[in-house]
Amino acid sequence: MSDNDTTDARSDEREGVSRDFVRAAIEEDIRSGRFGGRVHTRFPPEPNGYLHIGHAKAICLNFGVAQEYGGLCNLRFDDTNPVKEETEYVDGIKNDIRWLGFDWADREYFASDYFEQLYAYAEQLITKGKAYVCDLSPDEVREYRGTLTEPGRNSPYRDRSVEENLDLFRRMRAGEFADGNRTLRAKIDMASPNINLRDPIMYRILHATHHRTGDAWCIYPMYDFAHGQSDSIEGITHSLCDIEYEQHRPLYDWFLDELEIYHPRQIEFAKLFLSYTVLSKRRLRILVEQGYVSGWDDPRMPTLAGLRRRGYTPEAIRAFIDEVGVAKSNSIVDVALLEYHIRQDLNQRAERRMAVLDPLKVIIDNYPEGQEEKLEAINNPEDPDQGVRTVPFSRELYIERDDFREDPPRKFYRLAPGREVRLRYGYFVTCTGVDKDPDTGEVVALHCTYDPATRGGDAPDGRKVRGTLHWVSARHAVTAEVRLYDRLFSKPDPDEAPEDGDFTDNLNPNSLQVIPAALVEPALADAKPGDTVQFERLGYFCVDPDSADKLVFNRTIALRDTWAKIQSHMDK
RNA sequence: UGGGGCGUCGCCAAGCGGUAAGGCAGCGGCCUUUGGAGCCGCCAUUCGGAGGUUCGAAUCCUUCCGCCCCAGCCA
Repeated sequence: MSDNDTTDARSDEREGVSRDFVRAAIEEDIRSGRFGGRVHTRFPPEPNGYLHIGHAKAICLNFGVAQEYGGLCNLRFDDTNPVKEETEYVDGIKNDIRWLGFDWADREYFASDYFEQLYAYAEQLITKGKAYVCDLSPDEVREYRGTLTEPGRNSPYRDRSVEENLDLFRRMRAGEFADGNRTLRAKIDMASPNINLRDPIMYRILHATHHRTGDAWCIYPMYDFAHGQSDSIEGITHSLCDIEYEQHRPLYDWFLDELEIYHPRQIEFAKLFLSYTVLSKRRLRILVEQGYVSGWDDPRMPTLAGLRRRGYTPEAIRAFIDEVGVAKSNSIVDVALLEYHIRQDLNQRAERRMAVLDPLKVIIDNYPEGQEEKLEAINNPEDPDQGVRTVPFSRELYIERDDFREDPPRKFYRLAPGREVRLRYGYFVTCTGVDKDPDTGEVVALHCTYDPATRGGDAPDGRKVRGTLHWVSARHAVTAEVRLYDRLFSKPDPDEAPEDGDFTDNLNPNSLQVIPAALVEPALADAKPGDTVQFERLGYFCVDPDSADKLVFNRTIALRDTWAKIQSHMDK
């Protein structure tokens, strides 16, 4: 990746000051030579679902830190639970990480690659008298564990001999026992105030087919017994994880110490939450499976696949993550910050086009019938290198219905009877008449006159107009479907649900609005899926993969709308 | 009323004993052929509360309050 600009800029700004406590800790370790000055991280997703914006934080942190300190970052799939994991997800995850802009080269690993080694570690602990096979049922294990306020009791199987434990564990592996009948447990302390240390389960029996190891195993290591050792095997220096694992760290350290193997450092940071959305896999799955959205890549989803389809760029997401920072406090970041960054990015790169979502016909009465001309329009005022294009103009046009008011309110400076406005890159036009449906009274068309001297949009006499409208030539316009998206939930915290309801009660009923026949300028006729443009005065839109016989645009994000703000102030 | 973590502006977040960075949001103004963008200005006498130590505290001590996490053979 090439854009470490922001990072560099910051460290230049305040020399010697780390960006966050994680980097500060790593820098300290580099200084002290703790890991021989190495930095080696890993991003360890479980392949049981799609990555979302919350994962982007962990990805950017792990890969980012490695880049910044000249280290490496592994991609490791934490696939120790065969009943939840699928190959479909590992492909999706790899695709998303690459899209975000990170590269793990050939450093792609699976915890399942270590099953044999992990098994050997387990026997080692048994031999050392630090692990035992327990025959308690799941219910009994829970009962013996005690509660948050009461200590647990020792399992009656805790003092089996090493020989018996070894024999039983080997038979567990051999498949002699049914699921749930026995477990291998670490012998630590059933009275520990830290429940994770009350003889945690290391292995459980699971007669299930693993997406990679197939039926080779019927016992599988638990997260706590697999993660630290996997880090150790890979030579990881800094194992960065969620704050919830802070209370697992004593266990992480215990296994590594008892095994007397290379010992990485676990550092915990707070994960990211975003307002107006949910990020737990459980809830996202409900949205998908119960049809609230069209799939994991529905443009309203906070998944990387959804954001990508929505038109978010990796650069915007990285800039957002970068700005959110890394700390230890629970935080719900305002989506407005994400929205700010995508606007910021797209404003620089997206070419401008004109499109009318809710067309109102305009007839230029003094413009010769049958005449047409090509007007020059700038592709991107922010970037002259993007050049110009040509937009056809003719006697009949369409403008946005919103841009006309028969009885304009204060501060409305768009079109109204008798008023003159500019058609962007076109002419000044003045509204001279309104055609209405005799029955409904609805405005069906506007009559205007144009000033030929204002071609291109400037008046030689220097007169000014307040409003500039986007438009499209009726005869030349291309029809397209446009999908307008809004926040998926109507509450900043969707989990704040009514008494007897859940987060789905907070779904925003207007999160998707489909406009079947919007009109776009002809330059858009051969736009391809993934192309992003700004529809002038409306927002940023990208071409959806659904585009086949007709164009389909997704609105990534609307432009900031000062007029809407003015209106809401006037309503008060 | 077991343990762990966290509390600095509406939302994030710097700060690490020397007298509250920055971004987003918001509010004014300038500019403008996008009511976009850009530019300028404003926006915490105060750091969850209360005591204490100190010449000096968001930073140290005491105490209280609030929020989050842990009782999966999930990760």
